[in-house]
Amino acid sequence: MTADTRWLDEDEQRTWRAFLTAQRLLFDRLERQLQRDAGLPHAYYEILVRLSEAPDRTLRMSQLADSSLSSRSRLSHAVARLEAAGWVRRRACAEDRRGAFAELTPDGMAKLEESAPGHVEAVRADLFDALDRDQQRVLRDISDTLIAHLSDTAAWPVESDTRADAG
Amino acid sequence: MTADTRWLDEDEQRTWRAFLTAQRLLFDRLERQLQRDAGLPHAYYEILVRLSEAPDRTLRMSQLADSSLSSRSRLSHAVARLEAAGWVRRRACAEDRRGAFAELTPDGMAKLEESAPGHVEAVRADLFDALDRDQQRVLRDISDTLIAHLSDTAAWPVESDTRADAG
DNA sequence: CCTATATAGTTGAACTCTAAGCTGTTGAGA
DNA sequence: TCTCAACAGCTTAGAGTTCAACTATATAGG
Repeated sequence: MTADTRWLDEDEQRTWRAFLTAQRLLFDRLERQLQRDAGLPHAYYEILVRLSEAPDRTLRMSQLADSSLSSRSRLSHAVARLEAAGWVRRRACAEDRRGAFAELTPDGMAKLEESAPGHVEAVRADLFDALDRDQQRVLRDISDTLIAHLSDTAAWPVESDTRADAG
Repeated sequence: MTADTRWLDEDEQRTWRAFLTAQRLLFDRLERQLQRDAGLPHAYYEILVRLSEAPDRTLRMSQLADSSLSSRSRLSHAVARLEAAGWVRRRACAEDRRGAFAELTPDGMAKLEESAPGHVEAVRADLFDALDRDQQRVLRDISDTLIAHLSDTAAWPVESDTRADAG
């Protein structure tokens, strides 16, 4: 593959590096805010959020993994820790005995309600306060475009797509 | 603090979640591409890139940390591994004996040249191929805005900034 | 000169993440 | 019914990151 690399031109290079830098500065910051104020990584916070929005504050592990963009493995570890903290409880699944439910406990809900204001404030201060309405609109547009693109596209080049010509 | 939380409205909420999702899909993917094809985390790849662009392919550890958006600690660990692999070499600093230089070795340069095409192709396929010229332009604009904003703003609320009014 | 403080970089422990493999369950087809 | 692939979730091992503490050197003030 990659007989001829489609290198980035000057302009694309700058765009890419700017995006990379902005993204890192922003998410490092939010990560640290949550870790400092709530003692939680953002991935764990998001698990609590998704559970809080689910019917009965309960989701199957797989659904929770999908909705929080976690791998199965990562979710297992995460829920183990959240369960030890008393914020989430695992329940057996009657219909499918392989399965398991994760349920947000009242303590978990309290934890979330206590952590949310600081986090939301950080998102607003670090992201929204910097962007005007137009920029926000396009950011959403770009994000939606990317989500569609990345959901459609296989994560890595499919073997059978290896052609002789550079197409 | 946060007497009154400035919650996100419906629209902002959607924008934020879309951005979060897009960003995660994209960077998880690039991370995996590099790990799979080059056996390197993106952070390590970036260290090689920065060194490759420096005069004499050499930088002080601190400069390298700053330019690659790494913490000092992370960089120490990273360079230790890169050095063990033979891709980077540490050199003493004569002017400031606390300091150290990191230098990209020929092997390191070769490693980078071997890894770059696949990575660049992934960036193009996953990001640029999805966005039209206008979106690319605004993405750069937004990124630059964010970088300026986040560089100006203290990472966390300064104590002395706690005022009685919501000002 | 001497002390205090700041800076450069490293280290170790605790934690998170990923990848691979494992257990047990389900469901389709022979 | 039996078999076997697919699936749900967990576990293990190894690697990366962070935080706090530490070493060593540099610099400023008295």
